[in-house]
Amino acid sequence: MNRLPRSFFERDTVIVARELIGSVLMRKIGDQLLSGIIIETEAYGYDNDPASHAYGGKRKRNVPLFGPSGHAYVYFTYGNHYCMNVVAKNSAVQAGGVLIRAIEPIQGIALMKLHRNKDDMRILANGPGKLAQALQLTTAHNGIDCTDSDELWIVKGKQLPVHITPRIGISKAQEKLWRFIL
DNA sequence: CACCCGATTATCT
DNA sequence: GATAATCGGGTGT
Repeated sequence: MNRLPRSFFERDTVIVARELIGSVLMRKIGDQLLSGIIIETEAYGYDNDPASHAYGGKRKRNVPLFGPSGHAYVYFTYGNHYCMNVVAKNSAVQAGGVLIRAIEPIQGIALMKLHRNKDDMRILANGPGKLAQALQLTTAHNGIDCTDSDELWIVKGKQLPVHITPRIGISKAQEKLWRFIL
């Protein structure tokens, strides 16, 4: 039902990051459906982007970033947290992805509260680590094809007005305006 | 809300 | 050994 196709992700990483705002991230755990509107993203490039995990070439951790667009790249960081990206790049570049930084929960809110062990709606999924915890995403989901998965995918939403800012939480390439937020 | 800091581990561009 | 695409608890305003 209006799932975003691979062609959506096979475009410039920055464009995809911007257009993902307003789309709906879907997650199915057993028979439970969780979803939320994507309200914050960041684009990560390749050898043009020192802040990207793909910078410097293919390694064990970043393999999905070099694979087909539309697949998930889920990594572990800071010793505690998982973060989810969708691989997105045009055919001219070898790697790139979009970090999904925040969603506004729509479905499965009770289950998200359980996963997060928090009751406050406002802090359920308003950050990349929180979002991954709310949706129970781990490296087990690394590499999933979101254009063809029944546990993790993205559906088309409304095109909404978007704020553009520098990326956060990074120390390199801070000049790039590759963060998009509702 | 702002700032500070500890947690905890994979990776080191 | 240092750093990291982060979070949450503490303290102060």
